[in-house]
Amino acid sequence: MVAERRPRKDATRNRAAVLTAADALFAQCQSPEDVTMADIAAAAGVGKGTLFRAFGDRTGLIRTLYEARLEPIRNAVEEGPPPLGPAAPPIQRVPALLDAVLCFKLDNRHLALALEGAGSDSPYRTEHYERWHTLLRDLLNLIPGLIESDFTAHALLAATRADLVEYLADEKRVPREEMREQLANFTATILGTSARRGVAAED
Amino acid sequence: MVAERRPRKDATRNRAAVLTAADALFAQCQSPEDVTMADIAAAAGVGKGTLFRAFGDRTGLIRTLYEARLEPIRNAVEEGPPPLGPAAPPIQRVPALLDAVLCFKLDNRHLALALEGAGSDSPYRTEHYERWHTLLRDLLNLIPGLIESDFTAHALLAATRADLVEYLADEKRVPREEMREQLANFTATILGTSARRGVAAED
DNA sequence: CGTCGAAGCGGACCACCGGTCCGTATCGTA
DNA sequence: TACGATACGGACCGGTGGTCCGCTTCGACG
Repeated sequence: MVAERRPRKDATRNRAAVLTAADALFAQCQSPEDVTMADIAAAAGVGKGTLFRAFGDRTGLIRTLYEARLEPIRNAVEEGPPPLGPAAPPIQRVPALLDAVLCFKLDNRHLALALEGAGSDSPYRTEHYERWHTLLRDLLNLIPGLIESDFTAHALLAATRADLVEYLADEKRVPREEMREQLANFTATILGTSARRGVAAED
Repeated sequence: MVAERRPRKDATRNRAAVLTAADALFAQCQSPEDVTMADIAAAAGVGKGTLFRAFGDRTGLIRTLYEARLEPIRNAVEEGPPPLGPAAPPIQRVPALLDAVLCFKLDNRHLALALEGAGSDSPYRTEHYERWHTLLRDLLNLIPGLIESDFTAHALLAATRADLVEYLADEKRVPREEMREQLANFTATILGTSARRGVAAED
């Protein structure tokens, strides 16, 4: 009945400090695992208790960070201009969407890695995966000639898994643009817009 | 110079006991994380030290188990009859291979999950992933009209990731046969052997 | 079969991590 | 200024992977 009580000033300040510190730490370290909660608390200049009260647990913190970073893209997808936005025809929007996801994972490897490899929780049982998947599936459904959009959507998203992206970028030294093009071609093949075989696909 | 000294009898016996016990425990429990090393040692009737001397660390144990289970399939692929074996034409062998991988992951969810989600170590920097990937890539290269076999091979394998498979099977209740067919159709689309669009693809 | 060095054993022990708890400090309001 | 509610922080806890070392067992050799 009563309105939500506004949080205290120091609480919000600390919350922001923690997010900033955590972001920096994750960006610096190789493996997300060697950033401990204590490290983050120390870097933010707060106690560990504060950390857990603000975000619940480790996963909560990481997810908050992740979704903050994701928000611009989410906006661009939900209400931005084509080819990402809703006005774009599916045949263009699907590749644009996957490209956006890929770029996001490239730019935020550490976070994505931390979230997807967060031990116990499957990356699939998260709200934002559900969102991406549903959107993608619905778009695929609008493209004539495609079947099993549900599984296809999963498979396409699987091609942008954070650890795969990290492996290709860091270990195999695949340049960013090359990777984007490979994913684009892969997507095109599935959508039937591929130029392979040298026949059809034009005019 | 000297030949490798053969391990003592009790050592090999214990090693086997540990593998058996670990296999059983992983099969029983939901999440691989709630099988601890101490649990395994206790179930096998040995001390924890034995466990670590035999396998190095947790990942080593799991990998040993995993590869033991994988061996039949590996054999079938390397020297078995078509469509899995080397005699099969690539256009048939690729789908057969992916189907085999999928079935393996379905049958050994717990192990695959334990290995792929083994925290620090990327599932991509393992020897057996390299094997699967190389084989698949080379096969794709033999199929005319396909480009970027390297990335495509990664993407196809990503569609059989253990956590995705587990999610679809356990959470979404997708029946085994349905999943196999979905993957088969997905593969067919990429290989250009798909029947979608109702045109071509026959005769 | 008895001896004896070495390989193997086991479980107490360690470092460390995520997460909790509660006495204390701070905020915001009257 | 006074005071209740809110938030703070770091000592503390349970539990995990991994180590260590005194003791046991193996098996080769005489």
